[in-house]
Amino acid sequence: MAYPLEVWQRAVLPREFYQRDTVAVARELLGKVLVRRTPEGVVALRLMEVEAYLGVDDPAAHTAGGRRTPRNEVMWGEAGHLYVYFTYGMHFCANVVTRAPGQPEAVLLRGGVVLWGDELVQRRRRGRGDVNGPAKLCQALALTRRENGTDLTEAGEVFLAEDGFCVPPERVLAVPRVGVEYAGAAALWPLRFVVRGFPAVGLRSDDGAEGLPSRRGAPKPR
DNA sequence: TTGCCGATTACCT
DNA sequence: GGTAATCGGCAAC
Repeated sequence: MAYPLEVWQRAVLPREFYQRDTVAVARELLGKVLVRRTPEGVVALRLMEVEAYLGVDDPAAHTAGGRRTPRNEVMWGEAGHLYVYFTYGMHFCANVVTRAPGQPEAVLLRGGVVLWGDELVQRRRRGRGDVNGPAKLCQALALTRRENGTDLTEAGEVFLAEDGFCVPPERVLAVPRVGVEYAGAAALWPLRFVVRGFPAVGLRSDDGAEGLPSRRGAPKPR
C-alpha cells in the first residue's frame, strides 16, 4: 500500500468538524487518526479514548467559571487548534479545541492504538508501546508546550485525519472522567468516551472486545 | 511573593 | 493498593 501518510494528508478533518457540540466531537474523534511528524519520523495513532470538557459551566474544565489565563488562552480561541498543558510537574496533556471563539470547550486525547511509527513510540516510551493515558499519548507523540496552539486542520507537524475507519455507536462506552474528583457532581458526568475493548485505565478490557454482546450483564444502558 | 495542588504515571509492596 | 517524583499555574496573602 502507499505510504499511509499521503492518504491521511489528503483526509484532514476540516474546521467545521470541531465547531460543533463538544460531546458529538468527542464521540466522533474515536477512530480518527492523530498524525505526528518530527525529524525523527512519523507516528500515527487511532484514537480510542477521549474526554469532553464543557467550558465555563464544567467545574472540571480549566475554563470553569470563565477562568481565562495565559495557560488556557488557546481554549478560548478558534476550534481545531491543539491545547497542550503541563501538569504534575512532569507530564503534558493534549486537547482539541471545539465550538466557537469565546466558548472555551475541548476534548482531552487520552489514548489510542499506534498505526505507524511503533518503533519510534517504543523509543520515546522507554520500551513500552501502550498509549492509554493522556501523558503517555503526549510522550509517544512528542507533544509539548511547543505544540500548544497548533492548527490541526493543516497537514503539518500535527493533524487529525479520517481514513474511513468507523466505530459503531454501540461500541462506544460513556463513563465518568478520570482525575477530576475535585469537581464535585461533575466528576460523575459520563463525558469520557472509550471504544469497548480498549484497555483503558480503570476499565475492564474484556468487555465486548470482539464486538459481540459478550455477557452484557445486569443493567441495560439506555 | 508564597503555598497548595493538579485533566498522571511508574514502581513499590 | 499506596505513593514518590517534580514544577508550573493560579489564587490568596
